[in-house]
Order: sequence, then C-alpha cells, then structure tokens
Amino acid sequence: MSVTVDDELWSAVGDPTRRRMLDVLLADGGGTPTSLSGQLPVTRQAVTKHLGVLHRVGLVHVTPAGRERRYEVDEAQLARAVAQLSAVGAMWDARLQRIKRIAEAIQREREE
Amino acid sequence: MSVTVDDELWSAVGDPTRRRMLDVLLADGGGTPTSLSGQLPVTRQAVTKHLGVLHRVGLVHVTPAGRERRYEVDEAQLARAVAQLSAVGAMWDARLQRIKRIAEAIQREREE
DNA sequence: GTGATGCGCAACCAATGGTTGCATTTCTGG
DNA sequence: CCAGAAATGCAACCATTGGTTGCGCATCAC
Repeated sequence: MSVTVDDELWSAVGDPTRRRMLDVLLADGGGTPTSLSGQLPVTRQAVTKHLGVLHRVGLVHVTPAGRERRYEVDEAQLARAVAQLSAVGAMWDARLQRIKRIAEAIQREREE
Repeated sequence: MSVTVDDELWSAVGDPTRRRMLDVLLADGGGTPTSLSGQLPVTRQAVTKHLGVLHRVGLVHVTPAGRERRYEVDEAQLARAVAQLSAVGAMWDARLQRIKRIAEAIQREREE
C-alpha cells in the first residue's frame, strides 16, 4: 500500500530554489531567467537549469518573445502537485491517528 | 511574503527513499536498518545514511538494543512536516485562486 | 569459543545544484 | 546602418549527496 506518488513531480517541487521560483512566478504572473535570478540568490544559469526541470515535468511553459523567454506556471499541473502533497500528508496523518488510537487502547487496557 | 518553510525539514521528506522509509516505519511501528533495507530497494548502508538525515531533523528517534538499533517515527515532528506541506500547498492554491479570479475578471471585462 | 548477525566507517561512483567564462542572438541609440 | 548593451545558451568545472562495495567490530546463539 505504498503511496506511489509521481516522484518526478514531487522532486521537482522538492528543491527549495525551485519552490521559491514557483512562488515568484506566481506572484509576478511569469518571468524570464534574468528577472528570476534578480529575485533569487542564484545565478541566471542556475535558474535556467531549474526552469528546464520544471518544464520537463510540465509545471511551467515558455513563450519566446524576441530575445527573451517568458516562463509561466502551468496551473493545472501545479494543482496536481498540490494534490500529491496533500495526499501524502493525509496518509501520514491517517497513520498517526491510527497509532494514537492503538496507544490509547493499550493505555485503557492497562488501566482496567 | 515568502513562505519561509523550514528547508531542512522539507528536504528531509523531499527524498523519495526517505518518504518510503517513513511509510514503512509508520506501517510497522519502527524498524532497524537491516529490516528497513529488506523492504526497500537500497542497501543497509544507504538506509543508515537516510536514518541519519531523518534523525538530525528529529523525524525519528533511535533506541539501541543489544546489537540492534531500533528507529521509530517522532509523531510530533512528522506532524510539523505535514503541516508545512499543507501550508505550501495552501499558499499555492490561494495564488492559483487569485490568478483565476483575475483571469475571470479580464474575461468579463472583454465581454461587455 | 566459534560462527552468524547487525552495525559503523571509509573509499569510491553518478547525478545534480551551483558557479564562471564565452559565443550568439536580438534590441536600441546615434 | 552600425556599435554596444542586454538576454540567452552552452560548456567546463566544483561540491554535495544518494548510492554502492568492502572491511572491521560488537553481540548474540549454539
């Protein structure tokens, strides 16, 4: 009964820099490698690599415009990612609940 | 207005192998490096390294027992991790909602 | 005691997140 | 129209990390 999440998608949002990139892209409604690197503590080249990762898993799409490449978040795919996050969280929550119930049962048993 | 999640904790659960280790530990109520490596596609030594990471961020605690080292999930800390996952998810959701509202507003504006 | 079991440590390898440097394309101002 | 600035891509390189194998040490079990 493994979670079997899409590891590709998860590990794309697993990187802190990429999460912040998604934050910035959402806040500004898109951006270019240069504009992003201006708001992040990494170089433009690093940003480009991350955009490549995000693009491969479909979390962003790109629109070349002259000498710029404008990137925007793919809403549907990000929604999928969010769903996976909460799915894993929910499963762990459920397991914790079950453990808690068992612990309480043992406690009760010991008290009688 | 960055999310400012604890990157340490997030990246601990960011690794797929570590997530599966947490799954197994929760399902079995704990385990040793050897028992874990038996249920995962990695060697005991790799498991040990991951347990080190999980231990450093407080997601598991260990109880030496003879020649074995029994690891168990720290429920409170895992609950914190789950909270962070849903916090980030909620923020992205909120931004997506906002974007959707703006898009709808533009659409409405164009239609009149 | 001797052998099997569980573990830690060290060396090593591949992937990846980061950098710098340089060549290329596209604007833009005289 | 041309020269320089701006935005990008590409390649080489480095450090960290997730993985392996090999080995030595402690502990249990007969």
